[in-house]
Amino acid sequence: MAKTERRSDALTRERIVDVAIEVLDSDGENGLTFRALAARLETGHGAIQWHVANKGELLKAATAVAVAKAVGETAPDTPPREAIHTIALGVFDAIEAHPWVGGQLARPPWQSTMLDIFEHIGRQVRALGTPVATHFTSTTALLHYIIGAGGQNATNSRSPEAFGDRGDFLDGLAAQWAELDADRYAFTRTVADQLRVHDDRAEFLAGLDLMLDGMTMPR
Amino acid sequence: MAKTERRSDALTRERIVDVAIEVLDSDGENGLTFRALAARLETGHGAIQWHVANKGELLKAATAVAVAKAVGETAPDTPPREAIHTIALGVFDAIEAHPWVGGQLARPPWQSTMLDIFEHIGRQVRALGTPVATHFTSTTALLHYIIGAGGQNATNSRSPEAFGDRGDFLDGLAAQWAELDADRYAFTRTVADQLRVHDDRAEFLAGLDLMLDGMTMPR
DNA sequence: ACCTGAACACCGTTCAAGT
DNA sequence: ACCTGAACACCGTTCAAGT
Repeated sequence: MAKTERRSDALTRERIVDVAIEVLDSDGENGLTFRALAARLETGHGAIQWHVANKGELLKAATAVAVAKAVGETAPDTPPREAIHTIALGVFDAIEAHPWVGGQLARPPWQSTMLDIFEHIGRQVRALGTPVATHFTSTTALLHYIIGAGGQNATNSRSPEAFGDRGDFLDGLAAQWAELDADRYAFTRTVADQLRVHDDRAEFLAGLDLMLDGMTMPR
Repeated sequence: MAKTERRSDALTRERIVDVAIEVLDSDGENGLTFRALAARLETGHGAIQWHVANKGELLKAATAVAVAKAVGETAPDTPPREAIHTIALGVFDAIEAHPWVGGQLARPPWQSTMLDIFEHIGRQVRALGTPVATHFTSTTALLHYIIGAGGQNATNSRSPEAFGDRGDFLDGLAAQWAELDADRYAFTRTVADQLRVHDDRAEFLAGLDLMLDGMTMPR
């Protein structure tokens, strides 16, 4: 299990991935270069590529580490809807903390990370007691929503426009919406106020509950 | 309105964007380079950048053109759920035809393209007769699902693994699922058969209907 | 106004050479 | 086994120079 290390700061695949996550968080996907990584790790870029073959592999490994915590076990007696909330918020928060994760999870080939999330959500879907024939559809739909909403939320909150005070940003955006063309944006204008006061995590859960309601409503 | 053109193949912003869409469709986002574009348009790459300042602007313009058709008007007497299906499938198909669109729509700043989709969906949400206070949440959730599911579906179907016969691909993947560890993937194994026979567009609409059911169920 | 192409400061990836 | 750094074939972007 333990490998012999000459120096405490020996170059390992694990250390490379950890630093890659730091770089991705601070500088984004384009900021992650083998040369930038080499500078932080005080080595040559070729050394890194001995441990990690290419950039795709590096992104995949970083995603797995960043999301791993989100899909931990939930207590066996947790009601299924509540358990789904926990898993979904775990993924949502992981993407919010590491916005580059959103784009990676969607990208094939499906890593084991994605399969783990699918499995955990699916177990709770089954626990809801819905017909077996609907399980695949329901689990897939939930996963699409969770990854999609999480990714879009994270990119929105990191946009240059959103930088600074959140209240100011939403006030400004809501004001823009309220002044849109009355005919062309007849609907959008009416929800400007709801945009102004909304909470991202609460909206995310409310959308999730719409799906859960649809799955469990009496037929 | 009409600008004087010396040659029929004069370099215009519109022509650049059209060719950019062709390149994006065939070679993906990384295949789109100013030099590749210049070769196709038989000009220098600098000429292109006189019309389009940078790559981001080019991607934004290409996305707007590729999605524009999807958000056309629906007949005024169409039942709202049916109208939402039409809009959603339009976006879904546009992303399937142009997979790079998925990543672009999610990226801020929200282009007018995204606002148009929001407006059209919102009008139908209002037509469903649900409480006004829920309109923003419902429309946002639908949009997150549509963009998210569309993007993930498109990247999945374009993955190297999925290249070739779709039946063979799903058979192979379902076989892998069925052979997963019985404890760790207890749920996933049971839906392998549902994965094998699923239809992407039907699944997409089924997921959408879960949300619509949740929005309209009696409380 | 529109186009050209050299120049610059980067990339990812490969690989002969070292230890 | 692990690391180094030169070399290669690219990028996006800038910009002086042309028409």
